[in-house]
Amino acid sequence: MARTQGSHSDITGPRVREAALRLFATHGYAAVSMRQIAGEVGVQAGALYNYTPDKQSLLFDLMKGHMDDLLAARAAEPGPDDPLAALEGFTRFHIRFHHDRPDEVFISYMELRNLSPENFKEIEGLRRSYEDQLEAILRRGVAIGAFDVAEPKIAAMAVIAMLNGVNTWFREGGRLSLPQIEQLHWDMVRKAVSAPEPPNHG
Amino acid sequence: MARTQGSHSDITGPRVREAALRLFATHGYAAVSMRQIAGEVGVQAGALYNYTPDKQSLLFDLMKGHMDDLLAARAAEPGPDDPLAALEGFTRFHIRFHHDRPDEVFISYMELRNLSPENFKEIEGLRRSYEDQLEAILRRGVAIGAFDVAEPKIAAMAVIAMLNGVNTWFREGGRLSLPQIEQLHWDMVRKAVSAPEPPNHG
DNA sequence: GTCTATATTACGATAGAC
DNA sequence: GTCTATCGTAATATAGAC
Repeated sequence: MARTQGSHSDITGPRVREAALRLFATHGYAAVSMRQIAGEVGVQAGALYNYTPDKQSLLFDLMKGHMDDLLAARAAEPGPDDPLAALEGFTRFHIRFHHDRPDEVFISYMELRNLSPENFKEIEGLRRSYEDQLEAILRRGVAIGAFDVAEPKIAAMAVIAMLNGVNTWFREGGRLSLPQIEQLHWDMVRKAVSAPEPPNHG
Repeated sequence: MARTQGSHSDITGPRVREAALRLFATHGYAAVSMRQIAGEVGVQAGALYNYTPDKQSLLFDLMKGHMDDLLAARAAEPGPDDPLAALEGFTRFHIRFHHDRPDEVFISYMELRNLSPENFKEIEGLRRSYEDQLEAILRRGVAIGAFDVAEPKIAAMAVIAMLNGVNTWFREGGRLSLPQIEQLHWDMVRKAVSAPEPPNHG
């Protein structure tokens, strides 16, 4: 039953992270004060330091958690041998995963410059390893002649940039549903990297 | 010859804007103080208020100037009747124009949330009118059967997102030159929106 | 684990001398 | 047009009571 008065570490900790996530995403890391975060949680500012050594760690932990989630979810996806099927899987996974966590996605690319140099290096490494997975798919497709891509690294960054765009404007309840957006983007990605069909000799 | 001592309005004003631009782009609007800007210019903080009523106006003026430059430069470009040529022109213009002013581009999409509501509305309107130009090109191409695009508005946002990606990673002196990047992106854009070639009947 | 209180520093903006 | 000085406020972080 009831715990010792004022002992809430098991629920306050997550609430601090949630409040920081939402406030950082809305106003930006630099514009949010520890007092604001504390106010959202319902404690005084000093109490936050039971859960984080400082504001910087709060930001880093959110971004690190997001990147870890991304790579773990990606690793749990099926990885078809066929490069075209693999590219479709990557495209649809990327759109869905990022759509499901707009705040985490937003701070993870908007607040990179507010990370300390060491923290930046770590996040950047994780982001890079995600990009490399797409590049590898493209290289496999080029190798078997399914894709026509002169520079797989450039194409990987271009595809990810295009897919990231969805998060900046898509809102539930609009004219098009997320599955429709997903299909439209897969059509564009597929065409952008595919080799032309061999001409019909009819 | 020499002007009155301390009278530098004709050079200090632009220097304030330049310092603010670079500092906002590097550290973010919220993380930059008026004292920092003044330090870069070589004056005391109070002197800045001879050139801007407040910090917010400094940000807005930079973004407004950038959007005006963008639309003016775009208006000065040739506008071919052929949709494919028009799309190529837009693609190459976009990459070059944005490459030439990385700081302006960076703050113009990173600092949108730090604009006051009225200022945001104005900048958003200008950005929208730029996007509309690409959408119009796509619609014309669809009308004559040159493009296969189910949703021109979605495609326009996707293309711009892809092209904007270049600014986040391209640095002079790397393995590929900007003209090469431009060509690679034009190849992808063209393929992503183009109707398939009619089959050869040989 | 949370509180109150505070140390220390910095912020945006203004006033008035020169 | 720029300076020094300052007003009023708020920042991060810590100390010590409970």
